[in-house]
Amino acid sequence: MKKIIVIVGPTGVGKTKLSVELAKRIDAEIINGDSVSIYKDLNIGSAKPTKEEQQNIPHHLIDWKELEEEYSIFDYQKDVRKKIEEISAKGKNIILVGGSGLYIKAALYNYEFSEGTTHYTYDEYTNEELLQKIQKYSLPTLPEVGNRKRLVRLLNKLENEETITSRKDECLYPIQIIGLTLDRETLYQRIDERVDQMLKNGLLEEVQSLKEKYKTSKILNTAIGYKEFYDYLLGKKELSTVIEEIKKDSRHFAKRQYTFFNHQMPTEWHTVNLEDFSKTIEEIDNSIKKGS
RNA sequence: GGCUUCAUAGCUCAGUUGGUAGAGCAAGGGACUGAAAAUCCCUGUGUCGCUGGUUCGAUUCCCGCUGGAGCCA
Repeated sequence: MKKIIVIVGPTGVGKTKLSVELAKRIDAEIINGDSVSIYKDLNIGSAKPTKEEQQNIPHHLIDWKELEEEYSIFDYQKDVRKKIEEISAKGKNIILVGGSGLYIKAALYNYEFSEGTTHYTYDEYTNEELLQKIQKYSLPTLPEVGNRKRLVRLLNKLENEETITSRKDECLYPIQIIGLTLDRETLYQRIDERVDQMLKNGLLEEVQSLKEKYKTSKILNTAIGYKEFYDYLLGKKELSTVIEEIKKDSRHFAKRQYTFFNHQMPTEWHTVNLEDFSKTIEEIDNSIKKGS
């Protein structure tokens, strides 16, 4: 099987552009590794590549699900693996690109999820009590006491005897992980500019129409670039505040992305050449050829 | 011009009855197996505006100065 090229990096660094240019060079199809671009209708705020930007390179798992549909990493893992098979069968290369670290890791590594899952919320227990229950299973690592969401999920798994995969990461495919990066200051500046541009491109209008259409969409209340508008639409917040919050949330997100890609995967970092992006592409292309 | 008041971390501000200080936000670091653009954890030395005085000791009290805010002329 051909090596899968994985492109990761913080939000706003230029992964989309790189993936398309690279795809043209190595005759590849692109699989989206971004948890938000999976959804239809989230276009501007998700920074989803437009048809034009896609430049006729086949893009998979983008505009893939309706906003109200329940979709999780479990589904994503299955979908990606199927796409990998399909594209491989055609003899084409695969570029998996995105900023959702866990999605990408679960797709490529030995993460196991069981069909059908329980959502018991354990409302009658405190976090401390949940942790105590979990401790009885003597796992190698435990979530923080304050992290109720993960305590609940873990206990659900344990009590339903779902597979708890050994914590040893094992990659299931031949891969090369390319991380695209910029110095922090420049990245933050670019994030700010991109958010301003999103507003000019009609982000507010996009959010308004989606809110009317999908009153209770989970993703609209969690995705950066969308969730921040909640109070604004209720008339409780200024637009300028919303914009600052989107920028701030994006910065925080970028920081977490670095932590994930630095520690959870063998990422090979390449700094974007701002004067001449073609040099960056050249450098990465060479690295891919050398590595194979 | 007179009076009052404020000046402390990158920002907004607490506080020290005189023994050189701490929250929130920002920022940085970290965790990560079904909401992951989620969720959570860790990290606080800063001429306490400047100058002089009182004091064993001043960011704290006092004089003056500078800058901001308010009131009166």
